[in-house]
Amino acid sequence: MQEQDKTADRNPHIIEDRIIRAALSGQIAPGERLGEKDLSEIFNVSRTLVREAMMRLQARGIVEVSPRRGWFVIEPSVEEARHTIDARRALEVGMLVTIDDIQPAQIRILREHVLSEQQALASGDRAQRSYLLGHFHVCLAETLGNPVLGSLLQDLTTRTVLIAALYQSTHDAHESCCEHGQIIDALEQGDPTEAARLMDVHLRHVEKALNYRHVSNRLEHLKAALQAN
Amino acid sequence: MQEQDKTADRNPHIIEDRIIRAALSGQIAPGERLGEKDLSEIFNVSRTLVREAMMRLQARGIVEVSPRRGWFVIEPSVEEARHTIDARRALEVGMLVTIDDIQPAQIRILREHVLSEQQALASGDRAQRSYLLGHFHVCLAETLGNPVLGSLLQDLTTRTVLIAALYQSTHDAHESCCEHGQIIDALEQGDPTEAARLMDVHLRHVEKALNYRHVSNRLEHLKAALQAN
DNA sequence: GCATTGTATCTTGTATGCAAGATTGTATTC
DNA sequence: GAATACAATCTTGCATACAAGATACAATGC
Repeated sequence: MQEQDKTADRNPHIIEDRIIRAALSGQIAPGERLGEKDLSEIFNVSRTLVREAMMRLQARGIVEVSPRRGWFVIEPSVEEARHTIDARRALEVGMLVTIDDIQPAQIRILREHVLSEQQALASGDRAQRSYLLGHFHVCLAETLGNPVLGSLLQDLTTRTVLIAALYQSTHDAHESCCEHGQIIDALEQGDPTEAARLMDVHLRHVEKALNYRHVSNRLEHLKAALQAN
Repeated sequence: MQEQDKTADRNPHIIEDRIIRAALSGQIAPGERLGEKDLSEIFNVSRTLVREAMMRLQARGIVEVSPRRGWFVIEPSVEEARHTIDARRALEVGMLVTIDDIQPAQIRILREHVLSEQQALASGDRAQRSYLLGHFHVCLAETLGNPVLGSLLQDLTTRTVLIAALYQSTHDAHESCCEHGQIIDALEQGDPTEAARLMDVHLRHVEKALNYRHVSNRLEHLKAALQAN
């Protein structure tokens, strides 16, 4: 982790960026504790900078604080998970239906992104796979020319990845990747309405997995297990 | 400002909340400087807490920092303004088209909100008027049952109020209030598609009322003036 | 008068110290 | 042995001290 020191210097947002990327990559689990002291040692800075990064991540809905106990990566309840996915649906569907035109250059960028997704799928790099499948939505917003939407979607996508009940199998990942391709197809054919419909379906597939609630929250899991017996 | 001490105690988010509310009320102008020392005296806390609040507001896109110069309320460029309003349109239109049903109790809450807006209009309380007209959109999202959307809209709406102040919006408050009522009418009649269309129109009115030529940013204004000559 | 240099001051950037709640483990008491 | 009390430890909460860049202004030199 010493290689960080060079790049970390002089970038006050490096801590958040790393945490977001790790979460998107599935390398940080929901409910995971992020101790100020641990992070300050990892990034070789004082607790002050760690704390400031945590404040920003808190405002972005990625971490929560339990007073005098510690910082924890969010562990959305099923209800919160639905709200997050619903918000994404509203945002992404709204984004697609309000497109007026799209350039071939934009299509190319999106195609390349899906190509990377396919490569990650083929190579078996699960972290890269998880990251790219989530990042597609950010890429879409930014390619369509709206960084505000991109930034909102980065946070919502990260929160979606952190929904514990949504374990993504390799099969699901393939399906997601295909659906990304179909959305681009619709955009290329100048049919944003169809693209929006496909996005709606895509997100419903994600949400559907919530119905088979398996509770990975340790406390909830224990409670459920004990109530069952 | 001493009355704050009682309510401020034990609420770590009071600083941000007050700043957001002041911005929504039009009492804080875009570009306004928010000095850490000033705020720490106003809220009677150390700079640490002020800074932490600033970090959260920064992540929410309400303030920016100029290194070793100070914190400033955002002054969105024309392009950023467009992106913000476009993001709102996507979010709010998407939110309305994905409604499946709405209860009379929800309609009642929204009607009461518009009633408050009308009272503020009649009373001539400009701060309250500005606040309520912006807060309607947050209220709508929350009434529809999605606090995630509500929170996103609070930030986007705050930014929109700042944009309107920056570009000397000529938007008529009465008209806004009427349009809010019409959106509720459509919802009450079980026609979310029409509600979404009205929301689209509403936000287009907001954007249309902006005078993108009027740049109240001092530097930009100067630059534009000198280039023109 | 004008430019420049230096200096005082103001601002944020960062680290550190201490307070205080939360947790864990141990000893004590019955 | 079980429950309770207590102490050691770990964590964040908050304030403060100092560093260092930015700014404004006065002094200086020409």
